[in-house]
Amino acid sequence: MERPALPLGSPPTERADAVRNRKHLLATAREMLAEQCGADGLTMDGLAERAGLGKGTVFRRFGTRAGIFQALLEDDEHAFQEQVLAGPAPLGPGAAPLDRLIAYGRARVAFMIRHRDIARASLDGRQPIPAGTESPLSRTHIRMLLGQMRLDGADLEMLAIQLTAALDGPPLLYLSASDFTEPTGIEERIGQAWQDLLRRLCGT
Amino acid sequence: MERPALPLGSPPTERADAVRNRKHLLATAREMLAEQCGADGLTMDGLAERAGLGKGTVFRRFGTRAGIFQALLEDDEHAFQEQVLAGPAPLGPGAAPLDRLIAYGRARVAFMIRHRDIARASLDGRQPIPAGTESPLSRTHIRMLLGQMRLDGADLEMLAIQLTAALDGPPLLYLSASDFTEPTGIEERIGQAWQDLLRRLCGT
DNA sequence: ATGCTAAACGGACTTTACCCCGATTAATCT
DNA sequence: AGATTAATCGGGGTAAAGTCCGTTTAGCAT
Repeated sequence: MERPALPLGSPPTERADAVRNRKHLLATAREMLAEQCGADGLTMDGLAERAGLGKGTVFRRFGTRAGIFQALLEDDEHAFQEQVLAGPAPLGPGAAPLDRLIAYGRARVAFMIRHRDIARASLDGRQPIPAGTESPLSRTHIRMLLGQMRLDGADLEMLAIQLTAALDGPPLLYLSASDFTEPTGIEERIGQAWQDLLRRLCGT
Repeated sequence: MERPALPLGSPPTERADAVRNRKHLLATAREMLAEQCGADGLTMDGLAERAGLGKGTVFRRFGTRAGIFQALLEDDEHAFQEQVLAGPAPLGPGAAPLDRLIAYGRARVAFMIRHRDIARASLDGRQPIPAGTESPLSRTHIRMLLGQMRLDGADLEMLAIQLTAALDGPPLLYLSASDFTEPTGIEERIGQAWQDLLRRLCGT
């Protein structure tokens, strides 16, 4: 009756086998994705069997099919976030807030494009809570940088959400697969538009 | 071998019974949603049975479960769009582009909040093409208004996509259900943030 | 009207996500 | 170390999504 409710380890302590199994399942899932080239074809039964575990275990760990992809994405996001928090400027600390924000957007777009399949597969219209983790990291970071900029009298919380959506939305929802296969340099184009958007936001 | 490929009627002509059945299915779906208060609990079998049609027909018409919600949303969007195209200013024509854009955003946010359940249920991580119709109307309208504003040297196409995402994203992906049940006036808050965002974009 | 053809219909069939609960095992306390 | 407890594991079971193909029917041409 005295749970810290702090995000150190989800429950007070997570059992060792549980941790081991989760990692093993994620690794197996990556293998299957790499081999079968696509998120379809990754079934819960197939994953369980290949990992040598029971189906119940898979569902206990991830709750839902989309949950697996959310976990995969969260995992990669973690590595990405380290670059942002401790990497070289302008992405990492040391540059002016606006420059960091521009650099962050470009990096995030690249990340989203690279993980487009997983990110899309992590969407699940049945979960009432939107993806739970749908970029709280991104949103928090943007929020922090906005706080360091001189934006008088703006609702920074909401602005951060809107900018997060402006970053993730295009690759995730509004651009079709063909936009990325064509040799259009779509990544650079989104990045440039992001930069323009921010420049205007800050008054040139 | 000479299909216009124009969006007049999806295929050259759609058979009358097909049209009738689609409308009937959509109406039945709305009934079920209203009665059961929620998108869950709307099953393909249930819908087919209640509509007095075969399951194959349902899938032929909508392709997938999410397809039904996409169709419902598109339907409502159509009615909404008429208000935008022919309604009173500032939402309808007659006002300055910026004012119209601000008004449009507020209306769109209200629309998304009102249709939040359906919109979320229309998300499907398995369809490679993102929702096919995920707000081409919205995006097109925003694009048009941007074209009427003096925004020198911006990628208006991409900016329109980003702004569309900034509108739809928050209610759809980034705000949890509790944010809307709490008496926080979230709609007004998003609308205000949208207005601020645009004001800054245009240099006050 | 009548025949032709392509499209729509229907419902049985297969696959897959997700649930449940008895068996098992890791962590803790004495 | 050994017992206790609470969480995890396992895999069979259910229901719903999505597929297939033989049958029916609308639209068109003669």
